[in-house]
Amino acid sequence: MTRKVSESTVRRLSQYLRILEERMAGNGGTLSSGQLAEEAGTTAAQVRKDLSLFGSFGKRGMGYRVDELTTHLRQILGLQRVWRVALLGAGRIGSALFEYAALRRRGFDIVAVLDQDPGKIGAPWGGVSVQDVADLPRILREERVEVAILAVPSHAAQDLADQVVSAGIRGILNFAPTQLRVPPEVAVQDVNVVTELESLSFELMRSSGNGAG
Amino acid sequence: MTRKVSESTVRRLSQYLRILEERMAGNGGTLSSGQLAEEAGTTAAQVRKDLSLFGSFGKRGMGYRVDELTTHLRQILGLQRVWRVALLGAGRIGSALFEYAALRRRGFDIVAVLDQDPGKIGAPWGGVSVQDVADLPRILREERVEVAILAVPSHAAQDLADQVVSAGIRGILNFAPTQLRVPPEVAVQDVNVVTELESLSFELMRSSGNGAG
DNA sequence: TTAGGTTTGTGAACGCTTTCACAAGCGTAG
DNA sequence: CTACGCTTGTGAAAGCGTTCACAAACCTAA
Repeated sequence: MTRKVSESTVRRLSQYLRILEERMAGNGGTLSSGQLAEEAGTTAAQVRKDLSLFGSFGKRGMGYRVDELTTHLRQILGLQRVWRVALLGAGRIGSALFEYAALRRRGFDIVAVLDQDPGKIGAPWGGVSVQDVADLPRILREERVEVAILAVPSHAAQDLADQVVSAGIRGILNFAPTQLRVPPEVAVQDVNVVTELESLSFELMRSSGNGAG
Repeated sequence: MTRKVSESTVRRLSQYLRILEERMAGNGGTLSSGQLAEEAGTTAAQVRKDLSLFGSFGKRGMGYRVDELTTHLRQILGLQRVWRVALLGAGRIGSALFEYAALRRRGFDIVAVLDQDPGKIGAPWGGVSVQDVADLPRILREERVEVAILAVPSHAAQDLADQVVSAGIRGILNFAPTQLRVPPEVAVQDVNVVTELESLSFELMRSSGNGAG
């Protein structure tokens, strides 16, 4: 095994799954690659190619059964289990993420919240309370954390990344605008709102001629 | 003109700019493509290729002057002006974004905050107060808004997108987990935390063998 | 002024991703 | 059972983005 699957394919699979889950409410039913593509903003061929990397899930002439494909995609993406997540940083972003019900619904369970601010430590957050980041190694171990979300200021991000890597965590979702240095076996996904806005800015300059001056 | 510039190139340019601005504090100085690549997590050839799409900004044997390249990148990305931004949705994500000082510092000025909840309308947010989303067309016009940030629930996102497009906005930063339908001249950037986590999940399954069962 | 060391800018090669195009397969209707 | 319409799965082709490799250019030192 160990096929080569591109990052963009994985992102599309996540979209397909979201679309299928919206359909699930209604009934089983089926969906063709064309319909799925339409909703996901891609092409039918792309949908079929993406899925074909993992198996044959459709029926010719009929399309894909919503319930079946949902199960397969969950399996492929590793979502048939619950991931134990630690949230590092109890600021505004951390708060927004903690309250974001879709995470838990999708199988990402925030089992610990850590911060450095004595004013925040001990504060009750939902079922858990904010703990001291100084106890990070112990907490990650005891809570059997598998994924860390870094929602801390830039200057603290690399140090914390080193710590969570030392603690054996192999997946990091990074909100700090910094290129983290991690060993190759650790997966990092960055979320950078400034970069997104700057991409928009670039596009807008392009289309509306450049109004520099 | 109108060269073909890939999305990934634009994202890297944004990274280069961030790195350069961190260096700016110190002095002018210079940076080679190798050093820039090292910090941005890419290759020297990639850096040079990215920049070469827009001109020749370096000196052979010397590298790039930090101050000069900073100016060029700002110009290229359309950041020598202030973008007037409306924030749609005064929930937790909206709040986190509003408080995120880096946005204004980078030239994205949130000039209006809109929500649908009567309990929030009128609340003072920094210099502005939350306004009724029912007045969206008037507000976008009067505030000369150019970019909209959608930080609202999924089910409201498409309707609001239609409204901002009708109001002439050509750039949308979308936090709702939904594929927005917009005319081709409108640029959309999506931020989807669930997709990022699912990509991590996929990676983790890959490396640590699949523990399905 | 010249030699040497360094780094850019860029065509060409390479590899990956997307699109194309069609045979194979499935269900339905008669 | 047969004919028909539709949709998948997939090699092949096309299109893009990244990497390679090197001539051209620049600074420094002597």
